[in-house]
Amino acid sequence: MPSDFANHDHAACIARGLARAEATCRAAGLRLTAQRRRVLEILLEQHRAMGAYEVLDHLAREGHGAQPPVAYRALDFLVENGLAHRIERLNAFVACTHVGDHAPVFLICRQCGAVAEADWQPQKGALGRTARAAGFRLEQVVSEAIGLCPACQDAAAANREEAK
Amino acid sequence: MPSDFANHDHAACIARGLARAEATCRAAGLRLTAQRRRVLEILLEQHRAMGAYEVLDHLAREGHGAQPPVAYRALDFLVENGLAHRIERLNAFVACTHVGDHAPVFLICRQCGAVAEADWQPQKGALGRTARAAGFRLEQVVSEAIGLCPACQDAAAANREEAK
DNA sequence: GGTCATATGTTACACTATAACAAAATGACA
DNA sequence: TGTCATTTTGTTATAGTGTAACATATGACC
Repeated sequence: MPSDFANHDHAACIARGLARAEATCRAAGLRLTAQRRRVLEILLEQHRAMGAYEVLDHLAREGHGAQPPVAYRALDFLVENGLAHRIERLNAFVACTHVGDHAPVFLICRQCGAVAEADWQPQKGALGRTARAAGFRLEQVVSEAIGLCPACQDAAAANREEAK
Repeated sequence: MPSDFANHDHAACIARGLARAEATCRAAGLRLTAQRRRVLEILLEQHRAMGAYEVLDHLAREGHGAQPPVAYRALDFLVENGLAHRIERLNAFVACTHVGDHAPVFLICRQCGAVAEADWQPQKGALGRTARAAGFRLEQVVSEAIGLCPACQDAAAANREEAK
């Protein structure tokens, strides 16, 4: 299920994500090891929010180490370097689909669990003004929005129709 | 440490919070039992984000039930009814300092852990536009901002000064 | 090749949260 | 007031999430 709520060329989307990660790491002198790369690839393939233990299952089946730290380390690396995000609300991780520093907003469908990532500029809007008024120095903002994705809205509408 | 980054009459602040909770529950036909009331009071007294087990410790010392569900049930009740919020990023809870339905933004100091709650209208700004463009129906938005509170900015500045 | 830093493998455990069911308290209402 | 249904509380047990700590291996650099 595509988490951006729309069809897309998934193979290309995975390839693009990996290529971007390689470029980022090369530029920053980071080591995108086989394991880290594989974890990112798993997130890209599934294209949804995955728990650490779920990622670990994939790794274990493929003969990598099967203990929790293996998954957490790779995920932490990806998150620290902006290649993935952690979604607190779900205790889960998603591959990042944007570039560079940004304030992610996750649109989480409460029905099907799909997650889309959008970005915005909190500093410029009401939130930035509020923070400045409080004397707070914003460093990082993450927003998590719960609601219904287009597909689940349609499904809900269809159900209501049927019930008549 | 006041979580709104400013001094205030803390006793009055607790009393106000409890009074508001009582009014809310009376109006909605909810039962603010002794335990639920006490948990809210603990959150108000501490005036910071507290873990469920930390709240549980307080309850246990006072002779209430000492098992995790005791704390979680009371906290869930408070969160469901808008009297407290859950801060995902910290696996913690804070008493709500605002009224009625709102989209909370938590300003979390990464140094001292203080948490201030601000509100905003996500529907009206960039985030609302983004969601609408994606066809997503926003139901609930929670933002968590990490940064430095005024006091910790001052402390950091003082340290830099001292290091010279 | 030796040395250092970084990454991986592994054990063990800490922290966070919930399922399930029994017992008690509460509220509605005859 | 007594009975019943509902809600809340008490308790046990366990599931799920995340890390500390240390041993081993790998790669980068001189």
